Amino acid sequence: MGNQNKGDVNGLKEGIREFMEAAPAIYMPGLSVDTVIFGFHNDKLKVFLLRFANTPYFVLPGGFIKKEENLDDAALRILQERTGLQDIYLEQFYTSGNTSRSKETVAKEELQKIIGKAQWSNWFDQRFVSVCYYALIDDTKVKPETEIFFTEFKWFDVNKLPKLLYDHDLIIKKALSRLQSDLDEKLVGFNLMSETFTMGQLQKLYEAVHQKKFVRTNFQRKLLSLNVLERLEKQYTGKAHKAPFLYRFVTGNSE
Amino acid sequence: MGNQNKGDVNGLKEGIREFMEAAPAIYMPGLSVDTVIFGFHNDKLKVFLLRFANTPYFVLPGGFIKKEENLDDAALRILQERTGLQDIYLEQFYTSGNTSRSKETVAKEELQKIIGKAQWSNWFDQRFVSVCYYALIDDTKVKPETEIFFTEFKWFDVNKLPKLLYDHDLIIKKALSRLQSDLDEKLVGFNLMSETFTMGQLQKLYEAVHQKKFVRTNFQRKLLSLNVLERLEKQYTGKAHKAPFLYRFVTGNSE
DNA sequence: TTATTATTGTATCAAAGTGATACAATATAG
DNA sequence: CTATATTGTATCACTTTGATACAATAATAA
Repeated sequence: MGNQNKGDVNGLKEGIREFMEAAPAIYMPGLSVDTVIFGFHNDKLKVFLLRFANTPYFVLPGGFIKKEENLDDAALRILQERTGLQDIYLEQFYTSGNTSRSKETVAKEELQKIIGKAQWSNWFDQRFVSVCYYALIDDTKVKPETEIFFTEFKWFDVNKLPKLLYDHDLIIKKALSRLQSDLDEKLVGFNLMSETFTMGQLQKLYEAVHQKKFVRTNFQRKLLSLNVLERLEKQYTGKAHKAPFLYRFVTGNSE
Repeated sequence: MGNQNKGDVNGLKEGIREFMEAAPAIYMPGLSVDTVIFGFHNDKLKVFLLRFANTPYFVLPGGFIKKEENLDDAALRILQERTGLQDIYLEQFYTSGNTSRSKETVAKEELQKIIGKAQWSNWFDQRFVSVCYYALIDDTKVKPETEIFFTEFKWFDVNKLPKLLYDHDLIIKKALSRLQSDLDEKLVGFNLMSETFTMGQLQKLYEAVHQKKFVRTNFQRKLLSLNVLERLEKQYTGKAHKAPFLYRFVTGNSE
């Protein structure tokens, strides 16, 4: 909340100027990637967001697409830069290209404040079309990294989001909606959990994604009937009740 | 199939040169829109394609995005230019951005043949990312238009497609897959039919989209149970059997 | 006028899927 | 050894779905 000290601002300013000079040669003009990174902790579905400079606004992690880089590769690269993870489940779900979104003033004014209006280049001023991906990560393994424009990162409950810049709130809504379908149709939920889990934990995940409760016994029956869960040993937690089985998701369905 | 006469080639050449000179000022660099236009005739699901110059290859109707134009508006504009229709059901479903697709040689060589290698500009040589939409049209109302690069248009059965350039075959596959989901979840099929229709015609549409047969009586039960069909008068076709009812799709669901 | 034919609309039955509830099994605490 | 909390399975009613039967009917042919 407090102001940054002079040194930080100058460092940021220098970094941005450097980036802007190099960008047109390296990146596709007017094209970016935004990623909605989902995680699951404390029985809640979370989204990973970055605070934009000194504002109270947050944005999705994103980046630019290199001139000879596949879209999927760009998304993966940006994610790896942020999370340090290698294998990430990624799904392209939407491309956002309304001109109004580029007219967002808060971000521009803040950037201009940092680097000075005179230095303002065409790069950030141009209209951007953003290809959006969602990512599912087992966030017990993630080590987030900050980047030049955004110095704070934070996980937010998917239905307690902060103020967001551009149309990033809409993008998150669309991402969630797509995740809900994919959870049932492609069983992608396992990417949000650790290798083994109990039926109770799995149910909490489904409830967090679908934003509604399921009847425990019916949920168990349904998921077991899919024949994608391998039952492992029991998990003894020390609690005074029956110990639940652990499960693992099996891919190569042995039919 | 035959060669074009000298006059045509020169006209094309002039048109292309004109376009290439104007394009960088008007359009987003490296960004295009491709549209998969679905129609339904003779009980078959059809896709609208354009023959590329003098080659045996076809491509999806597409175009470029203006510098201050919304993505959806660009898609709609391109569709209206091609079909002459005003109200078109449009759905964005994928953005194609592998670098390999831009390395397609057939199209480039053919273009160079027409306009001359020396005249080759950066515009067509740059890498393109394409935002893909599918469109559903009642093709009894469509009056297709040719355009500068593509002089022949044709409807193709969705599973008897010709050779396609770039990754347009993949894009059509993805479009079909998305249409299949949307047909059930969003009931978009009515955009492919005329205002009124019989249950039999509707079933043919569903069979064409899902590429499988349905049991007539169960199909009827299912669609009537959705409460989105208004039963109108009977349709007397002059055939020696019971006349089927006509139906209309009702939007404002009176609950 | 009446039987015939092709097709449409509805009913029915069995099988599968789903929501709600009951109950037995069991790991630890006292 | 009993109490407690939670887990795993079974069961019942209800809905949905697949398959089949059958009555209704518009035109044709006898």
